[in-house]
Amino acid sequence: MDQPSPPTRIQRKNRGAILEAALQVFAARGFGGATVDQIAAEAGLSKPNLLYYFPSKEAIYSALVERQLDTWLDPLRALDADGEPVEEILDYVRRKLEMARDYPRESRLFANEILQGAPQLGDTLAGPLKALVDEKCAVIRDWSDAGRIARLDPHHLIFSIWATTQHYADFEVQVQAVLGARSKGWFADAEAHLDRMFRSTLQVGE
Amino acid sequence: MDQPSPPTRIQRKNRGAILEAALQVFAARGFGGATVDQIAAEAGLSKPNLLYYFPSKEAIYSALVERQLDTWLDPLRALDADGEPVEEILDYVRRKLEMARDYPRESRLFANEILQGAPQLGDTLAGPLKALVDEKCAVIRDWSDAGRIARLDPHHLIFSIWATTQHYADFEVQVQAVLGARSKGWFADAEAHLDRMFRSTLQVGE
DNA sequence: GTTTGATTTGACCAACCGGTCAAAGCGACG
DNA sequence: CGTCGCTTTGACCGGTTGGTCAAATCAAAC
Repeated sequence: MDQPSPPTRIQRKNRGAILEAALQVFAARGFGGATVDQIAAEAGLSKPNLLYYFPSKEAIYSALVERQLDTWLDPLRALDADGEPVEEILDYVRRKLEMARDYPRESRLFANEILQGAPQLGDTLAGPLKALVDEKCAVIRDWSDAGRIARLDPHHLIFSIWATTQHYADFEVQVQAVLGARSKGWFADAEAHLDRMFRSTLQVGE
Repeated sequence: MDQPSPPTRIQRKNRGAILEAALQVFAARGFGGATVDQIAAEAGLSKPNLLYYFPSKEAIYSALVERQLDTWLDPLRALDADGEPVEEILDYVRRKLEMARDYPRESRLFANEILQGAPQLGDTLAGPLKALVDEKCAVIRDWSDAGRIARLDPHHLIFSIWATTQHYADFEVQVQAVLGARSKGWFADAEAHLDRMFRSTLQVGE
């Protein structure tokens, strides 16, 4: 019917630049603390020009958050019920930690959104997110029941994985402040620590 | 010399009400997203009246953050080098989890501050906070060297404890969304899970 | 090179922001 | 009662905010 006409080259470029700039600003200042002018400046556009591509500040934020949700969930989707239980979960930990290292702004954007009560993707949390988590929790429970990993609460295990990995992105300044000079190499140490911790947690007891 | 005269009863009451209201608003919206009017309304005061007790929005925020820093660090201070290693650390986990349950707004206030790069207490992180953490890490390392707990990286162990416990306060809406109906009793399950996880992590191997 | 639609901009707006101030209200104490 | 200092407030200020709009510019197709 009303195909809204395909985006031109310039449209794609500018929309991309705006989302990139908005990610930078929103992640650093939060929604309330960010201004349209800052985003426009970061994107190299004038404010009215930016508002030619997105109808409002909230629309930019919304598009950004929605777009990143899949990326955020991909590592969990990759958890394979047919794989080797311990390695599957440890791989998940590693992928999440890599995301914290490689995409800290995306992680902080999410952290900000959730911290403020998830005004944008509140429904998405209780819907698709919960569905995916429950599905993977069932897999973990099966592994647990089969005696292939220790008996534990799958939901809280996933919470622990989310928390420990994202911590390095969301609270990066604290991590750097505490580790001091040798903060450059935190990733390898964190990876080793989390691998040990979750491995011993998953190990079937006695 | 210039004793600034003791605060009256009304001063104490209103300053307290303002800090309480500011905690509510700052924790929910962040510094940038909060407005003085919101805080004043929450405290039951007019805006000029509020600014009669605090010189600026930043001063309120500053007072609030500084005041809560000690509370935040108390559980770590209580870690006793002369106690039984595993139980000392698990007690620490439990105290932090209780704080997440009983003082979620304080936790979110901190999370917001750190997320945005710790503009207020950046120096405090690299100073007193790092000093305390390093001190306790030395204790943990000694326990480790003595073979009383497993060999692990003390700093990253503490990061994991912070992350997993505060997660329940900072990302409460996500936890509730994922757990769904039975989210009321998350505390007991979380406590059991974290106890199991950190216990097996600390256990001396083979 | 002209036309046509997509793009960009300067000027502008109402609402809101943090903060000020003079004046009014209030309560304790003589 | 009166008064004196603490408390409260309405009116107001300059600056910034998100957003609009008409006009100017640009680019591509003819």
